[in-house]
Amino acid sequence: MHSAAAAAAAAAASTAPDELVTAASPLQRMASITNSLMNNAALPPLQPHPPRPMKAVLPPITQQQFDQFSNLNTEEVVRRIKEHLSQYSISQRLFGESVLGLSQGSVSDLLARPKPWHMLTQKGREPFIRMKMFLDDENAVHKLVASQYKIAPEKLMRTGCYNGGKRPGFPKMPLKLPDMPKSLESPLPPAVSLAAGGFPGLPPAALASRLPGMDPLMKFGLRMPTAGQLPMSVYETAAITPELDTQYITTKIKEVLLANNIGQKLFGETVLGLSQGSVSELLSKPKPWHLLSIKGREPFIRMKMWLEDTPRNLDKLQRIKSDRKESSKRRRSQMETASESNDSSDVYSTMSNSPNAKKSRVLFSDEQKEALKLAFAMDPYPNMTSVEFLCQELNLTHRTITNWFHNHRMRLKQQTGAAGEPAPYLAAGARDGQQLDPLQFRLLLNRRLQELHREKAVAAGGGGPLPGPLPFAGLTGPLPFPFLDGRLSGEPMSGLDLSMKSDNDFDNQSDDASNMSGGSSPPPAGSPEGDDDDDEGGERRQAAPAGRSSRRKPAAPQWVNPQWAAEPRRTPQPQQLINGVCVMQTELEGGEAGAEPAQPLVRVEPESAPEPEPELKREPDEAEREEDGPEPEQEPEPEPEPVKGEPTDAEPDSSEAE
DNA sequence: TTCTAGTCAATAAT
DNA sequence: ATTATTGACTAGAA
Repeated sequence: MHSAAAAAAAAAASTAPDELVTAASPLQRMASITNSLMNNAALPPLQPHPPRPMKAVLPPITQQQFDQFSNLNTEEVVRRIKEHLSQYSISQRLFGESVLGLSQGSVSDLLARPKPWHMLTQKGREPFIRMKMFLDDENAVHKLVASQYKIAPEKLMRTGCYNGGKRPGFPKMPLKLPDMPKSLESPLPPAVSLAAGGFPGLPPAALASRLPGMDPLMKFGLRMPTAGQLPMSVYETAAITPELDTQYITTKIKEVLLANNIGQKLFGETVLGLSQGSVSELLSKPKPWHLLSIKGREPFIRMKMWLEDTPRNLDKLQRIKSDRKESSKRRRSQMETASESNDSSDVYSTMSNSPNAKKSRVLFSDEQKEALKLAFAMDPYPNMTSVEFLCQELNLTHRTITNWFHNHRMRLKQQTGAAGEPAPYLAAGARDGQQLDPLQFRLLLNRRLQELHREKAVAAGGGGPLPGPLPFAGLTGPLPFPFLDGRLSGEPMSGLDLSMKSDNDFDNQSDDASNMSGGSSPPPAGSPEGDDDDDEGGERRQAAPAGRSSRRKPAAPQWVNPQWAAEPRRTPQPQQLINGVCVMQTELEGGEAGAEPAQPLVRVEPESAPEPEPELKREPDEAEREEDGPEPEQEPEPEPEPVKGEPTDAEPDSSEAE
């Protein structure tokens, strides 16, 4: 493993003297980080006393230092600090506590709204001076990064080994992908170090030499060594990876997995350190690179790296797969005979008597889902009052309601490719962010449920039987909606006969029975479809007041470069030049047309020393991929899913009814 | 505290 | 047996 790492270190040493820290390119910083990490690792293992006591003990800013910085451009300092933090995935908390002696909240505020120097008191200037010193000290970042791992080993564990939340050890062979620099952590890092090393011509030979098997160190099954140093790799790589075509990567991965009969579970656990479900989502709905946070990019980087040496990696997987199969088989047969052998797993079972009951997941009824979607449409960010109301109406806990809203917002955004604002899920005109009006809510919900039932009826009677005598057990009875009493607006819906729909449109509005937006529009920035429906004009009348106040705070996106959100898309160049390293990204799009496109290759440039900031450089945002395929809807409006005449309901109902 | 992102892990659906 | 969904949790940030 020295090969790569050593090379990197050497390279760093030779070409990255020290001097202009500020001007150091990411590559150089990378190299030096590697370097420092290596050194650290070589030294005595983590001591209980990290060289950094910090915490509240940071008051030493000497008068001299104050004098030294008689005038700082706070904005500039903050900008650079933010760059550093995001680049190396350093949390505000860590930075605040170890560098500034401030809490996360303070750091957030400081970074978000730095006051101009002249408006700061002596005390107020301290943090900025510390930041400035931090920026001026090249090693500071490195130390921080290194300490981050030492301080939070579980972080490494997390990516390092897949160990479900609970029981650590488990019979199901725990595979862990140590995330230390396995010699061939391949493509990315090496390329970088080479470039930095100033071996422009360093040919493929070097690269090739690494590939040849060997990565003896990274064997699965070893438990996190206490000295799990060299935490770099994926994180650092993530920090400097300019851009990856997530769509392409996932497509390729799916192809390979399918062709080789590898399941998501196996792949996820051994290669990505993720569960099957997560892998599924990742592969079927990859988010575009620019919308991913550093953390979120990790799996893609791992996949990319995995693809670099597909054959060998596949081999490894196959091996693991067969191993598993064998062991499970063995275990089974063994169990049959010797009932109680238990060797390892027993410890847990005995020591935990109650934890047995695995909590079952809450399942919402269709009605509840409808209600939630409606409420969401009326107000994606319900306040406490609204949530309380929903709790009552749906007989769900506050926690559950808020969770649902959180999840729904995120998932909706993800699927609409939403670039920015979470607001306009609804046709703007109508009911909007206002407080959720109970009456209106009930009215609309009632209407919605009726439609649903009608649809269901149709579906059920699809064959020949008429929907007439449908067992619409739904409303009134079993439904958890005690309200629905027709009143308000004189809706005659008490009887809920399926036919009433025809005349009940006193307000007009076409009931969208099934409208879905056929063409999705490019999501960027704007509100996606606007098909929404009904009630537009009608509802309005009721709560038409002019006061449109409370607009919730959507909270800023947390991806690496939020500025991109509003960025105009740039032309995608087939090849990018990053710090001298030319990365051919190959096309994208197209997807998997039989012969896969050329493999992305990396070649080293003669080093042109460009700027360190790729800045806005994004590909064409292939977001246009025709979605709609599998399941287009999800909007509160279009209701496609309920199509299966499922006799569910099974309303527990119990005792609500107030 | 609440929001965003990323996941987990129980269930559903294939 | 796999893959897709989705309620709940957990970090980090604001």
